[in-house]
Formats: sequence, structure tokens, C-alpha cells
Amino acid sequence: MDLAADEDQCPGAQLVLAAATELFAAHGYDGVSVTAVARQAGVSKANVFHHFVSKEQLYLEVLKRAVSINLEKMAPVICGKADFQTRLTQMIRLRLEHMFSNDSGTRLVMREVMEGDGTRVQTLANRVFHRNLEEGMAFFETARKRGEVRADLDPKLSALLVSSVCVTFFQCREVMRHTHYAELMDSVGHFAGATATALLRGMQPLPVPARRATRKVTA
Amino acid sequence: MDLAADEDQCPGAQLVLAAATELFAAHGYDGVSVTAVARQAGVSKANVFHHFVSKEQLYLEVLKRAVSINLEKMAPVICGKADFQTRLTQMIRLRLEHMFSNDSGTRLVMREVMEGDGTRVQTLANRVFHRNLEEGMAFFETARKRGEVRADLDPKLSALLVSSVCVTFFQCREVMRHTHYAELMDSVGHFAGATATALLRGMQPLPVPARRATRKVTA
DNA sequence: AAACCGACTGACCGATCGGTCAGCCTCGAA
DNA sequence: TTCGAGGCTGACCGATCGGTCAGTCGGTTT
Repeated sequence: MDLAADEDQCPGAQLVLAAATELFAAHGYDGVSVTAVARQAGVSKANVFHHFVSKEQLYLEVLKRAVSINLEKMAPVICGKADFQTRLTQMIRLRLEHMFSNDSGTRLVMREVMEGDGTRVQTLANRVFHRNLEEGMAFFETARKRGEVRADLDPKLSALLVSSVCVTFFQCREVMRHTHYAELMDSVGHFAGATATALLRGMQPLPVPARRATRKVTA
Repeated sequence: MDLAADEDQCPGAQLVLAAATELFAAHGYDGVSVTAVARQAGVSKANVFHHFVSKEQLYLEVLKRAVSINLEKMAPVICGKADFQTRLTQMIRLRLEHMFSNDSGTRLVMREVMEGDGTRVQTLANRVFHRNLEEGMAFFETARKRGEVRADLDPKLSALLVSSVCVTFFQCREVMRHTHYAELMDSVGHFAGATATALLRGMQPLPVPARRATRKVTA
């Protein structure tokens, strides 16, 4: 049954898991056959069922491993000493980099969150989604307490804004690569910086500080 | 072949198209069998193949009809006389409302844009995606010319921000409905207003106008 | 050496997949 | 009244689906 205890599995099961992760992330549950998983893993189909009781359970196991989020890296960004804009840029960049370095996992989680048909695990992926939002909320709560952002800022909405722009970047990067959006999307660092600046400054024109014109406002 | 000329088809084909649209939007290409489409349409499986040469072609036809975007409604918002914040709110709300009123089509297009495996049509859906972005760009370009937004605002990035937050709202509304995000998500109008305000004002605290404290800044 | 265990496999199962085909039925033109 | 066209169907096709099973093999334990 649950011989998929943790990480001490035999190499065969690991091969199957790796192959299944890649394939499920690329083509979804229905788009992948057990035969395809076995072929990619270099084992027999029967062996897949030897390690996992069903395709469904294999998918679940794959998903379980995909939802590993490293919150540790984010802590210094949330509570760091750097100025707010720097930390906001860092947060966006870190999130994007984590998404890209965990490409298959990210795709799996997103797929599950967006299907939203209630079946299958789905709650598992939702937990990841919420953890991300809460992490963003913590970031903005802290900043608000420090007086780095406006007092009436809504941490929830802000976290949602940041998350959604990260998700969009991840999902649509390939689509936009061949358009006039290309130069905006071709560097994670550049995109993170531009987005942070845009979110920070807002859209409305400056209330023209008049008097002192020496304030560098567009730097 | 292309007997799916336009709209003058026999009722049977329309039934099939309607059923296929709903099912493909809900479960994706691989998650739907022709048998299921036929059953939902109340016709025989053979009849599906009588009207459409293959499952693939049926899917393509469904997608072709899903990408009907009504840009007309958006024109008055882009060039309207109302103040910028009102128009921004309207744009977000209009977009969300269009997404929800065209639920199946929106899901289909999103699915195709995000898979991004290059196969199948996909370019069709991408065109919709880009049209949306360009529409947003036009909105912000106009606003910038009018001096309603800061001069150094990037219309591209702004359009992307608006699009991504709309997409996220649409995709994740159900997921967030049962969390502390519920009250933010339960009304399109409320969400559109809050988002517009957040994007407009930005996050950074006011530069404390000192002197005159009579300026209403948080209203 | 015997007994056992778990990783692993080829052959096979019924069900369903996308797709085909011969023919039925209706209806408008001749 | 005949007849052909087209909407529509049940029966059927080979391939593949998820899943089973008897059994092989190498390594441990007794």
C-alpha cells in the first residue's frame, strides 16, 4: 500500500516517480498513460503497478512531492534590513526563480489549483497556493508595521497582486517571448525590478510636490 | 470537410458543438471522449463524426468559436470621459464580467495559452491573449497622453498587471472562496474597485505633504 | 541447502478509445 | 410517384486504456 514511505525507496520507484512527474506536468493526468510513464522510466508497466497501487495513487504521490516549498529562503526577505523596494524586488525574483527551478512541480500545482473540479487531491495543491498568499501577506504586514508602505494598504490584495503577476510571468513567458513583450520577459531580474517599481509607485501622477524640485522621483 | 461553414448548421451539429464546448472547457482535450460528447449532446457517436471529421477538428471548431471577443464594449472605457480611476475600475470589471459570461470560452482559451506545447492550434488562443494585452496597452497609452497617469508609466507592464490579476481572479475564485480571501472575491465590482485603487495609488507611503494637511489623500 | 522475500517482467484481461461503414429515415425536387 | 441527398444510427474495427497475474530472478535468512 503505502510503501512509498519517504525517500528510502528502491531506485525503480524513483525512476517511475521522476518520469511520472515530468509527464504529468507536461500533459496532465488524462494526457499521460501508464505505459508512457513506464517507457520513459525504462521499466515495465507491471512494475509501475508493483510500486503504486493505481495511476491515481501515482499521480497523488507525484503531487505530494511537488508541493515542497522552501519558505526558509523567504524569511530574510520578509524581515530583512534592506529597503522595501529592494526586498519587494527580491521577493518577486525569489518566487519566480523557485518556480522555474521547480518547473514540473509548479506546473502540477497550478494545473490542480485551476482545474478546481473538487475531485482528486486538489486540496493539496490549494494548500501550496494559500501558503504562498500568506507568505506574501506576512511580507506586507511587516512592511506596514514598519511604515514602509502606506497605512491603508491591503496586505491581502497586495499579496494577491504579487502572486498573480508571478504566475502570469511563469505561465505566459513562452507565449510572450515572440512578441513586443519579449524584452520585458526575457530576464527574471529585470521583470522583478520593473514590477516592484510599478507596484510601489502606483499609476497616478505625482501630486507635483511643487517647491523643491530636487527630489529624485524617477530614478 | 468544412461543412462547419458558419452558423447555418443543422441543429444536430449545434448540439454537438455546445456539448463539446462545455466538456472540453471543463476537462480538457484528453479528458473528454467523443462518446461523452455524443451522450451529452443526445446524439450517436457516429453522428459526431458525421459533422466533424475528427475529434481534433471538433476541438478546433469549438476553440474557434470560443475566441470571440467583444472589443466594442471596451472602446468607451478606453476613451471615455470619466476620470481615470473610474475607467480603470470599469475596465477591470468589464473584463471579469466578460470572462464569467463566457466561462467555457475563457477556460478553453486559458487552457490553450498555458499548455503552450506548440501543438494543436494554440496560436488561435494566443491571438486572443495578445488582443487583450494590446487593448490594455491602448488604455494606458491613452491615459498617459491625457496626463492621467505618471509620464514614466510602462503601458506594457501595466496592461500585463491588469490582465494577470483578472486571470487570477477568474481562475482562483473558487479556490479562495472558502478562505479569508472570501470577502475580497465574492463580488466582481468590489474586487475591481479595490484592485484599481491599489494599482493607482501604489504601495509606497505618501511623501507626507507636510504644510497643508487639508488635502484629502485617503478618501 | 532450503525457504523466503521483494523487485521485476511478459502475457493477458475487459473496457474504452477514436474512427468506419452500411443502411435507415425524412423530405424536397422532378 | 419516384428518387436522391443528407441527417442520423447500430454494429463493428484495431489500438490502447488501466489493471491483473503467474512466475523469474538475485539476495537474505534460517
